[in-house]
Amino acid sequence: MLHHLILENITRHISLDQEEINSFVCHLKQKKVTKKEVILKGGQACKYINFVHSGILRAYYLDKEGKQSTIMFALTDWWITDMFCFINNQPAMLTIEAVEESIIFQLSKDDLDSLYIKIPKFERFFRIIFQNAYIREQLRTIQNLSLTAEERYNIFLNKYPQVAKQVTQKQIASYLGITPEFLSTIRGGKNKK
Amino acid sequence: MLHHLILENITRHISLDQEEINSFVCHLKQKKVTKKEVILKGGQACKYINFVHSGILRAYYLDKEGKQSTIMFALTDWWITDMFCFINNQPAMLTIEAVEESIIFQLSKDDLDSLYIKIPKFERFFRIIFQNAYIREQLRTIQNLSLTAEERYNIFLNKYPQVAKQVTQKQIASYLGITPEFLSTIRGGKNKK
DNA sequence: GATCTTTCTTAAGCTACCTTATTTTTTTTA
DNA sequence: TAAAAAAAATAAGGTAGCTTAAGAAAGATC
Repeated sequence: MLHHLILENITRHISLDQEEINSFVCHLKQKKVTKKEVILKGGQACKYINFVHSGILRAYYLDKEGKQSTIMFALTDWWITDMFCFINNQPAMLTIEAVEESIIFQLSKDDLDSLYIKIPKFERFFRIIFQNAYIREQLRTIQNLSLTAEERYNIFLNKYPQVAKQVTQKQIASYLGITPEFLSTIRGGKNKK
Repeated sequence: MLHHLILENITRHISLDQEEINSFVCHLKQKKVTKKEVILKGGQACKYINFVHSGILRAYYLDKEGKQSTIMFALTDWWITDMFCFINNQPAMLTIEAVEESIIFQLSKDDLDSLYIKIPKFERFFRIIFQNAYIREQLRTIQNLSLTAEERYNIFLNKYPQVAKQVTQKQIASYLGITPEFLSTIRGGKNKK
């Protein structure tokens, strides 16, 4: 049973008895994905919210010119989906793929909706999850507006050292909103002075 | 009684009986603020989450060089606070001020926490509020990463026509992450060709 | 209703970051 | 383990957006 991690993630915020655990767990779809496997493709229906049990996933937006903008990385213990499209049953704007071989648990929109009704404590749980996600995203906005690329890169390295080790610089650059060439220049220290 | 708007805002997502309404309303502090009045100053304790009954507020980050970055505008029917500092009882990073004379309702952290316990439906309500806030903020991140200033300006005009009418261009520029001079250039159409 | 302050515009010179291209290094795959 | 593919580094030239500054317009204040 691989459920211990996701249950620990949840019981960090709410407590569940055995029966509630069972009725939650039975909705989970476990999935093993290989490196570079795409679990959601832009344009498709976004049916699931995903919990990363192990490995690392990446969500990105692909524009008309083919440029990728990385919206988030999710490693062990994180939740990830195209939230707008998941909630509103719209075709996905984002693509989500595995950076490394990963194990995830998927929960469908319908199952989540019925979970909210059957076990209202999940409202609290996801209220906290969304609250944190909002705060993180807002902080990122502040940094995007007020800092240089080099400052944002250094903050990224400090905040997500594990991610920095596991993903390519091209992917980090697309998270920071700069080209890989310019990130390389920053790393070389050549843009100082 | 000015509570009809805030109650309507809430009952759009959850239903409340009269007793619940009463026990919610009694926690609200009504406040009238004048144009340019600051309701939260960077560094201070952020005690309240604010509902805008009328008027328009603006939250911004002020960096060491004195540059403002506007995080959000909140007009009638919106909720606004420095969420990170409100939730974590930290000194505020943001400053919130009234753009125009406004009437707001304030709810303290302690009152909100007890409300979650007393009326768990509020977990659902704020789960939805945060969910929407997160989605909005993430969409903004995508746009910040992938679009030019001019494209972001046009989207802003379409998305928030009312805000565009009520705030200065300097404030819009600081929301878009550009200088007022450059926004003026964009508006003049001089940067095309 | 005149003065003071702030906002907006315009313009010239500048810089952070982009584009394109080439080479080197690392990773993937047969 | 060799070949192919992808990532990273380096460099030259280009552009979106910044800085500084000065004048015009609009708002605030007495």
